[in-house]
Amino acid sequence: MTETAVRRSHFTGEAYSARQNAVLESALALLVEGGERALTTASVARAANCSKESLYKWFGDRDGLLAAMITFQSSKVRAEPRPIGEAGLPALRAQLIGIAANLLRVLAGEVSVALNRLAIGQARRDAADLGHLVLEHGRRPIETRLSALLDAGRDAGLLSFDDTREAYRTLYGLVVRDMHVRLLLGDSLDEWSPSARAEEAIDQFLRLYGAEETTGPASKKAGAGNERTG
Amino acid sequence: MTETAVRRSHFTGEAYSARQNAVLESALALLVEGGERALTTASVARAANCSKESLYKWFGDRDGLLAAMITFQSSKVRAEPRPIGEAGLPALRAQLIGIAANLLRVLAGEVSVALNRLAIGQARRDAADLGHLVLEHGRRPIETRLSALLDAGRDAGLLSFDDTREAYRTLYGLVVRDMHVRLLLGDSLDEWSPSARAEEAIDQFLRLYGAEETTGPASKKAGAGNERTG
DNA sequence: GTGGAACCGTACGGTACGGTACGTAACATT
DNA sequence: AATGTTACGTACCGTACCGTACGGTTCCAC
Repeated sequence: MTETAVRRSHFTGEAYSARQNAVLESALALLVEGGERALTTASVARAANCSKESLYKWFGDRDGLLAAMITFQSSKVRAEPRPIGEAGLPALRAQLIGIAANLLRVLAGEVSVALNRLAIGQARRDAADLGHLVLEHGRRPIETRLSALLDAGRDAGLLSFDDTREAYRTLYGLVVRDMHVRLLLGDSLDEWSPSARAEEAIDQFLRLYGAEETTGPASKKAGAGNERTG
Repeated sequence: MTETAVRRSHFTGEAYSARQNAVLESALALLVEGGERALTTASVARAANCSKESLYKWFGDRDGLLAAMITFQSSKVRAEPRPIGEAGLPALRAQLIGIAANLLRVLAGEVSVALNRLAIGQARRDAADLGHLVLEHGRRPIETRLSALLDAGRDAGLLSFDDTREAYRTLYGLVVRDMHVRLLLGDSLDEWSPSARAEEAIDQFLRLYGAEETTGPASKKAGAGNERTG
């Protein structure tokens, strides 16, 4: 019963009606506030001022509602037209920093954390429908965008790597580190600057993957991370 | 009611009896197989051939059982006496690679993944008892061990950094990347070599944080990642 | 105005689970 | 042997939730 609901809302990529969007918004707020346990059909109906019957009519199932919440949220985060930057290492660096900071802000967002917790908590050893949905709608867009940028940098002679996917993953690791899992586990990151973190990470990445001639940003010391940015 | 049980089993760090260990082992197997939903008190009692009354007598609560599972698993993973290595960059590199590979193997383990899923799924916006327990028993030991090694490397003039925690986090990011979250979300990492990944990550780390005189392992290209490791 | 469709609010059935109680068997202690 | 302890197995209770059904209301078409 789970598979059908998830698959249906996955393939029918059409957006939902305004009323349904409002219901999904209420459900997201409820999830952020109280976690999965607070996301009962009754509570969603009460919070959204709709009937349970409508919920089942629109989303088919509780799992269908969860899947709809994921796709709905990802559809909100999308957009952001890629500004095809002018060439040059500074421009590339600035674009990478921008995307990295954006990635950090998205990952640290309350709704994103709540949805990732939901998908992870629901995942089993064999099948993890919501997990795959999160990976596909949440991660893949950023990966394609970053990979395209990396390829462009390589084509321009600014970066040097063989496997784009490997380079992307290293970049991701340098930017995100263990922040995501810590957030998911409930660790609070008090005062923390995504843009500063993105800048440091991108500079480290450029030191690793920058073309030999233009070897990253001067000879900045590696351990120059400011204490207040932690 | 949750807090008391968790806190009790958290502070009384003593190990459990052999029978209780067997019960916890059964519970872990059950969790690995079917996720949190399969971890009902009745199913645990049935799988472990014990009574529900004994469960509640030993662990106080269902949450107490969950907390006990985490501490029990971490107590198993511990051990591994640190071999205080001889000095020199190759020795440091080898030790770092060993710890990194061990970290990867632990994180990718079925039980670890299941417990992290459990703690993350249970985490709420405000309080995440199990999450903190996982962070404290699972992550902190590795962090202290790695940090001590990094400090030793700096004292020996092999590494260069100001903030040990920052260096550790960068190392962690280079080693783990997004592997952990992907695993938690249900992505399957088919054929994947922890030791190879650890070696690449440590070499990248040494290129970033190695002292200037001995700048890491030769001038190995950064993009040398093998395709099949993805 | 009238019929119908969509939807809200609530109530209901069925089920599953957490937690407790009770009877009984095995084992240790004296 | 008598007795107390521990723990197993099962039965039981209360509750919470999913999914459905039903009456009432609003809105639109004609």
